[in-house]
Amino acid sequence: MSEYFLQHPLQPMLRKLNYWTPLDEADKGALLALPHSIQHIDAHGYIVQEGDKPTHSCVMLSGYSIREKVLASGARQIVSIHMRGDLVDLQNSLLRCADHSVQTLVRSKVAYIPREAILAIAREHPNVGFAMWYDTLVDASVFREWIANIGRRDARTRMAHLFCEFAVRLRLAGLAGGDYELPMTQEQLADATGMTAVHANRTIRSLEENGLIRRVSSRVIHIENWKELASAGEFDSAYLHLHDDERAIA
Amino acid sequence: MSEYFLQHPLQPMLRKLNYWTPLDEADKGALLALPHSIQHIDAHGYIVQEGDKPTHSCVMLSGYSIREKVLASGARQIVSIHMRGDLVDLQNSLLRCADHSVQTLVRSKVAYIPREAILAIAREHPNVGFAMWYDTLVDASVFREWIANIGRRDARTRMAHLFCEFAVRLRLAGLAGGDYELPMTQEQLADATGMTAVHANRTIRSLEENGLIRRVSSRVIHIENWKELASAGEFDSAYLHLHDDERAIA
DNA sequence: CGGGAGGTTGACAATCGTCAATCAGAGTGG
DNA sequence: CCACTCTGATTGACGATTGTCAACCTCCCG
Repeated sequence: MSEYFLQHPLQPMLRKLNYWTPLDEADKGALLALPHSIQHIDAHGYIVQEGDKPTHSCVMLSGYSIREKVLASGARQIVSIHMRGDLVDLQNSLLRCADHSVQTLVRSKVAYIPREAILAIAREHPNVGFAMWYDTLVDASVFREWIANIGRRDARTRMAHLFCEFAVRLRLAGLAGGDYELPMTQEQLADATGMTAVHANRTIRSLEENGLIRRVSSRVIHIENWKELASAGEFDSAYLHLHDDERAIA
Repeated sequence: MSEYFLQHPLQPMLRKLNYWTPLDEADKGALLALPHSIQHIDAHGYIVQEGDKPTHSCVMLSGYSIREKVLASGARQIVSIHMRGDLVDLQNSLLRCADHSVQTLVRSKVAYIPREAILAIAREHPNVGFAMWYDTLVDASVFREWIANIGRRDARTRMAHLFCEFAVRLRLAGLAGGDYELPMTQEQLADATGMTAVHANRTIRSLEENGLIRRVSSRVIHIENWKELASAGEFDSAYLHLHDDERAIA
């Protein structure tokens, strides 16, 4: 049974929801029995576009994606980054009209689940419903931290903070040890931190020259000195609402 | 019966939840029967403080409050503004550990509802549970807009956008026509838009000198030219997820 | 080998922050 | 009624961070 669970495509989502709030066997069975269609999406493909009226929610099974808003001026702001197990589109599908786009960073595998199936499982399995609600509450907490990050920290601190958040979340998803893949261009990092690509470049180099990080290759970052990086980024993982044992690592 | 509803202190919350998703009579009855204690809090009082482990959720009955984060550097960032009917603290109470503070702007009346009662009504009345979930989804949407606002718009646009959001939300809550009270100091407006108080002052004057707004008194704003203000603020109310008929007004 | 995307760099400009002084208005006590 | 005080608003001079523009470089890939 547990082997079956491990291999089930929706297992990463189950793992995450069960992390937020304990689910019983019936809850887990219902989750894995959710109707879904698995699809591969190329790099830079849209999972949802602003203005869409999506009929399905989407779970990341592999790869990475970002949520972004494009302003009237044409400027782009990335509002969050997502990885395996993330429910990347409860937001848009439940609110009916997408207020932002979700785009893959690399070729990714995703599962689409009908909106009605989400609503039904939330109704019939209150634990699952609460876990999903909890997930959106944590999402909101991360958004708040980003508001503070962008609004009140300078470029260097912002960038260090982003690197820290990504490292902790990757580790939590079981995706990284010391080095980690961060498949974003400097322009995308700039869009996530509210600065220009040129300034992002200077900021990242500054972190590297000070020995906080090392760029192993164009898209792989190694954290040389976690303590200093966390300090430079004023990073406190409280806003991720992890359990106490994982907080110790961060 | 309807008179009773109108006078019930939790009526503003019911109104808002019923706006998000239709509730039946049993749902409404259960909502108004929620155990709660009503309290008056002085201006600048804390409803919750970062780090608290609140046992109650809080609904605004009158007055205004803000959610804020204080960074390691001591800088403050306001992440949202709240008014009558807003569920200002589902976030903190359900996540157990407060990742931000909630502070009143003026003397306010609030209702505290035990966390367990919230969980119970969500479980027993799925419609109510979904409406509250929906409310946090909309909260998250507003956070996303703020990230984009602060990250990618200049000071003048940011401030105009904030004034627009506030005007629309006040009207929706039935609290304002043309003029409206905005009981925030320029320092607080600066903390909400990620700038300094001095720059906020210059930005607001610029909006006033261009005839977009007029300051009737120190805390009352009159929108002289909604169309120009909305345009200056790149304001599109889609992210508030209002019904189509209210969107027309905005 | 050519083309293209993304990274790097420098010079310069604009926005925004800092500091410090002054002003206006509300509340308070004599 | 009048100082007195405090908070918040206003203003100017100056400096720092960040943006803009434009060039060039360096991979990677077909």
